[in-house]
Amino acid sequence: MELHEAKDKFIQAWGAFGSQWGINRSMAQVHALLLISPEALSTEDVMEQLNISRGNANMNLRALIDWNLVDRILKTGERREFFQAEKDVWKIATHITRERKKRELEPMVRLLGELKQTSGTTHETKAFKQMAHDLHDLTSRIDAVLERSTRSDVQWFLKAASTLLR
Amino acid sequence: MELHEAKDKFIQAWGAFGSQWGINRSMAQVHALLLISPEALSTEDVMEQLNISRGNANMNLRALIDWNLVDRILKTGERREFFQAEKDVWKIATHITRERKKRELEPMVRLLGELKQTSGTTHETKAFKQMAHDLHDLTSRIDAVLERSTRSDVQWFLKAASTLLR
DNA sequence: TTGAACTTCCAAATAATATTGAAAGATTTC
DNA sequence: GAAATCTTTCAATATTATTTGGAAGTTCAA
Repeated sequence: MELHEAKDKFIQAWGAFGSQWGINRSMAQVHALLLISPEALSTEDVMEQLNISRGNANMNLRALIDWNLVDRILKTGERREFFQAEKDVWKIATHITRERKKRELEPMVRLLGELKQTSGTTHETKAFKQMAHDLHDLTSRIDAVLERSTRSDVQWFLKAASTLLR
Repeated sequence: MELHEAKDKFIQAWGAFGSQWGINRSMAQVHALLLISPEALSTEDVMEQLNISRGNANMNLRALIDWNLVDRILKTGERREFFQAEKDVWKIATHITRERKKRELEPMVRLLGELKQTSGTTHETKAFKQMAHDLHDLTSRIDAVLERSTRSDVQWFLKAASTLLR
């Protein structure tokens, strides 16, 4: 496969993949583009290569910086800002995991913790409390596992273990 | 908190949570409703309780059955079908994981496997191939971990280990 | 075979989300 | 300090996803 075609496929696929996971298509595409660019790109570069507007490019670049997936680069003698993606896939996975854990999982755990204390003793209430309890238990465990496995001081271990278990 | 309020909060939250994860709001809400219903519900029940149309209720019930999260129940002497959610949260998590793995992760692994063989030796091509390779490696590993941890014959072990590690 | 009771399908309507582009805001240079 | 260059904002617009509701399909009992 030729580079041009492969690049395009990758960007499209990453965009589609992202939108299945609640990340908007453009944000995922900008990320894909930066992931495979050996050099940092300017806003203009991103606009051109993906055919998107300035506003869109800007908004998504900022969002990626917010997620710690992209760094702003200042080149000496250049007025413009450049953008470069984190290239270490373990770090990428860690950052995405931690961000989503914080934004989505933690609030859910908190809510379930409250809900499992609902008052009442009817058949219906009991079923509800049981489910809230079980889900709270499950989500807390998942939260704990993710917390441990994304702590930077255990990354080296996971990487190693994963290789050994191959 | 009263049951009515708690139920409502749960359904809304599960719906919002779902839509952040690429599952449409109604499907997640129907699932939430069934999760906390001690008895199996009919299509009419779902329509009424969630204020959604027949078509919508039907479509999402079918989708949930497809995902193995809901079972069709036939009551003797009743013409209608009833629907009941799987209540074991470990099974729920397993079914969701396997389904998404199959639908989303596996195709991505396959694509990356192809892309990492792109031809060329330029600076740009090398960066591309490197990233495709690394991502392929990462996603395959994740796939392997999920495959093992959702095999029904190791569920008992995970459940036990998770309790010990609490 | 008919009709009642359901389920499913699908085109049109609606709602939610993402994108554009022009204008305003910053920052740097001369 | 004002022109040039770049970034950010946001209301309008476009796109995409979801939902509706009526029509067609299915199943079953009599």
